[in-house]
Amino acid sequence: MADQDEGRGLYAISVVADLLGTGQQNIRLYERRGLLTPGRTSGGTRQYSDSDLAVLRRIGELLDEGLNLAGVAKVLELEVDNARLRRQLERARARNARLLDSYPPAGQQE
DNA sequence: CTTCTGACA
DNA sequence: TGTCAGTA
Repeated sequence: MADQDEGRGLYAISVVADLLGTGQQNIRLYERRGLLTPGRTSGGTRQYSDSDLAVLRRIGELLDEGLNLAGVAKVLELEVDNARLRRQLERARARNARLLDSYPPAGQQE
């Protein structure tokens, strides 16, 4: 039923800052540096989804490990690419499995 | 809630 | 450079 968990809940920046234990200003800076792109209401208020929250947690981990914002942006980009490649690999494996199950084809004897 | 500016280690 | 406080 769920295509993808792309954020069931939406949070304001004050809630997110509370949840992460950081300042609202930092979260806005991450967005300015291209680390994430939360949704906006028609009035311009940021709306953070659950996936945005997951990204923000990653940012906190990477910063604790000593990376700067530029490094964090690079890692995040590589991680989304990696996830996309993994999904592609899984689809390819499933396709190969179907091919093997239907082998050999009927009436293919000499 | 938003943006911007400045100070700190 | 990233974080935080104050402002409009």
